[in-house]
Amino acid sequence: MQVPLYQAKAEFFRMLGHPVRIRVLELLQDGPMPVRDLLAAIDVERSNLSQQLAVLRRSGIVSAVREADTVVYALAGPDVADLMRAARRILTELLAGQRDLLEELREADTADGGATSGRVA
Amino acid sequence: MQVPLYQAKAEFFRMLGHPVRIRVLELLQDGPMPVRDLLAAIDVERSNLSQQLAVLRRSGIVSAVREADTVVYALAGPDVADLMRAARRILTELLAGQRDLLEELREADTADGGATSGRVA
DNA sequence: TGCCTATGTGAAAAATTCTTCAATTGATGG
DNA sequence: CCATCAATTGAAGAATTTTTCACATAGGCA
Repeated sequence: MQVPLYQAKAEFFRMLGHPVRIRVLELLQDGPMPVRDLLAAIDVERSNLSQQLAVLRRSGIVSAVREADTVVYALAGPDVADLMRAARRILTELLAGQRDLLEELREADTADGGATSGRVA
Repeated sequence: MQVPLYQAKAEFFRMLGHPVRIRVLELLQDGPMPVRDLLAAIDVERSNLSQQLAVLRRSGIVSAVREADTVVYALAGPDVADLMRAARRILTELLAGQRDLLEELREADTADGGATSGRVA
């Protein structure tokens, strides 16, 4: 095997790159939760949720345990919250940046303001 | 517009989910770098690198400035390092987990050890 | 101007990921 | 054993992303 580290990282981020999977991880930050509740909270087809849960399970970021007639999911480690926080910080910056850019564009009805960081050529 | 936050997050992570893009971000953590150097460091076709740089630029996580006849890229914000660190922490856990599991499987030639967290049904 | 190097772009083909549906497994109660 | 509820699986088609190639653009220099 021996996957280069940067590829493992890429796979890891790709595993996070889906709205439903993000929501699941966020919900699980408040503690373990049965599929039933995830399903109620997320607005996704049952079967689709299962598929996304399978992706999370395969990566090992969550674990699943059967309890009587339901299956309960939980985060496999505590560090996920850190990651989400770091991501939120950057994302906030990026979105703020976009907002600024948008305003510049709006103001730039007259006189032609240059690009801030976007396209290069 | 008004994209739900969890979708913005998913898009953000997806933007990170490519080996070349990861390497670029890692390289840029040591400071700005011209395309030429990225190209020398990464083992990717010139044109493919351009495409991946375009993805990063569009998201706003890097900026590009023309200097004489080369284009120099830089991280747009300082927080990227945090994110990478958080990701590395989790990833380390996950990979360690896989190694453990692998060992269990290897040992389990005799007597059938139960699943640790993997498949559920 | 015309050529050269460095980089970017558009578009088609190839590869991957998502969604959806039917069928399946597991546990529980009759 | 059968019916039922909860959840998962496999597979096909739809949608998205990656890769690649030919061509475009920018700057520097003869």
